Amino acid sequence: MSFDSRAAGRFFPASLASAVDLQRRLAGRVRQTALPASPRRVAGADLSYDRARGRLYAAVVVLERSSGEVVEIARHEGPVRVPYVPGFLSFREGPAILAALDQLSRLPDLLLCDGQGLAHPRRFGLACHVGVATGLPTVGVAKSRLCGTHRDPGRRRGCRTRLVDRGEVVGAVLRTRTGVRPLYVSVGHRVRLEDACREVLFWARRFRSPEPVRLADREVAVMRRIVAGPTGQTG
DNA sequence: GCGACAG
DNA sequence: ATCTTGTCGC
Repeated sequence: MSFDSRAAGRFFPASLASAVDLQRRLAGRVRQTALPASPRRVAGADLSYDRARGRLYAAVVVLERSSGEVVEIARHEGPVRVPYVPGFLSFREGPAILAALDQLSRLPDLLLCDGQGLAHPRRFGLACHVGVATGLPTVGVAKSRLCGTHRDPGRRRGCRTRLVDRGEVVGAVLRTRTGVRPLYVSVGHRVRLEDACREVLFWARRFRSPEPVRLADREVAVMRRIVAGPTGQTG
């Protein structure tokens, strides 16, 4: 596929221009179709970096809708191959997420990604890239804004406003908890913005982030801690 | 030229 | 993301 770690590794910093071309080309493959009313297995993906070791840790945690229980966890550890450049996050994180997904015994019905989807300068954020590369329905859930402007949503849980960039509605600014900073939700692939907000609200009750993403975040933190050792020493 | 800028 | 102590607010 047009998304393998070796290719990504050779991408930077040589040709941001070709990365832009790739994003523009693949953006045409994003589909905004209706998601089933109640996707059963929903996963969250997240990463953590160890600057000192130059390593990256990725985890995908799959939850079952009816019980809310974790049904499977997939992990991946590898070297950091690409620097973080705003607008090109997927080249850095995407390959690791795909590697983790490969470890799953069964793919989820929906994947929540920690980052933007269509709420991206070229409408091809991390969630879109992972969605198009895998064919899975994906949603972008970011904790801060990459592009676009918006009004502040009401302070109550469930309140939302439109995120608009160059005249297009590219996402929603959604309050998942009363009085807490809102999340930036956008379409990744094979979902509509409506579905995306519905799912994020469903999975984010006690905390700001939806449970699958929150657990993936916790998982990569554990992975780092284990590698670092109980004392946190390098040797 | 001056900011803005997912993780 | 990660580095980091104390500190402000409910």
